[in-house]
Amino acid sequence: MEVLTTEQKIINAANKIFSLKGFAATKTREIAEEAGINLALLNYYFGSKENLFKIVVKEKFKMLIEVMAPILSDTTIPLRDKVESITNNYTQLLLENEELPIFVLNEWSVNKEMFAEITLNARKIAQPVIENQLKESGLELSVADFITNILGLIMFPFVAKQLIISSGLIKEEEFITFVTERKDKIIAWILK
Amino acid sequence: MEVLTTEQKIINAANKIFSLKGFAATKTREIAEEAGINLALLNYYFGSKENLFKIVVKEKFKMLIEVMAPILSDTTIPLRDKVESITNNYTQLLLENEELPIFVLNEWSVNKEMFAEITLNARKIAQPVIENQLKESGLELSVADFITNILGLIMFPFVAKQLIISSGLIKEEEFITFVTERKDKIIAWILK
DNA sequence: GTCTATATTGTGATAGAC
DNA sequence: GTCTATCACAATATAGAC
Repeated sequence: MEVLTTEQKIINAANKIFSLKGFAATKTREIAEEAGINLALLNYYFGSKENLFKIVVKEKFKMLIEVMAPILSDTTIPLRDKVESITNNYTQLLLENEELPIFVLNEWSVNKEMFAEITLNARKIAQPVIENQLKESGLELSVADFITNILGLIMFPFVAKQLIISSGLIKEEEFITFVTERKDKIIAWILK
Repeated sequence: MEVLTTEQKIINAANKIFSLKGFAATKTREIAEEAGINLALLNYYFGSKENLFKIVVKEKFKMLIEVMAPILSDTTIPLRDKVESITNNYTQLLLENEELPIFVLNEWSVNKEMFAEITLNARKIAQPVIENQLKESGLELSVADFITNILGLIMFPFVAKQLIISSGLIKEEEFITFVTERKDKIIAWILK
């Protein structure tokens, strides 16, 4: 039985509510209630709703980046294996955090200023490595297209989940099977 | 010089602000100001912020669906041509409404209840047609994967635009070229 | 560190004159 | 149909006791 600090309880609750509702629709009272703490403590620890939000978003964002960056920039991993492990890792991560991609992408587009400070030197390290590997494997694909296609094929089902389900293309209870079975196919689609 | 009715001015302003900020972050006063009308008129014409939002979202949503549905369900168009015209039409639509996909997909996932009434019999009509054409063309692809892949490959660059740009994968001013050049590639990727 | 109570400002909505 | 003025309350934030 783990004992959480008040600070951690607030972070956990904020994580949940912000992800579910977005920044503007989330009330600090709701976070306090979810965390089982007094509203005043939220401001005592984090100063403001906006500051708490930034912390949560950065954490979520880090989750997304950390799946890709180290794998992509590793020169010893063959391209095929990179696609495979990114696909597997992301699918797993997203199944455990279904609201993660739409939350991050939306808040990013609505709230550009907040993300200005988050920079990606990850890309700078990975780009030449991938460029090389794409050339070697004979795939006529730019790095931008390669990344966009992998992420798009993996993440889009989660981003568009409600659309896919209410259209009846697949049923709610089939969703896990749907994205799980896509994993192997994605590797084939990307690598032709 | 076109003269707009007050009602239309409000719709246009609401379209713009809601798309930019989402439902919760949008203030009715801001819509009124953007429309150049009095705040009270917003409620006079539309009753409530929520009702106005529903109208806007349904309109946006219709834009997205109308691009696909008639093409997909047409039995006389070969699969190859369907992919081509959907790719072209969507890319054009999204270039003119860059915020459209993230807005619709996010509001849909955050605000499921609001969309409950919007049903898709479009899918019911298109599904058997596409299923048949996929089989005939020898592509081992389910309808769900086919739709998900087309939409993902076309829409994801717009959904993840901020991520792609701040990573430095492509520059802001290269974005139009990037998605335009993807059009031809997408046809090849989908049809193997 | 944690609480109660309250200050202060938003913000959606409406009453009622014109 | 359109405006001004205002209500009613929701929500962030803080002061100050314990």
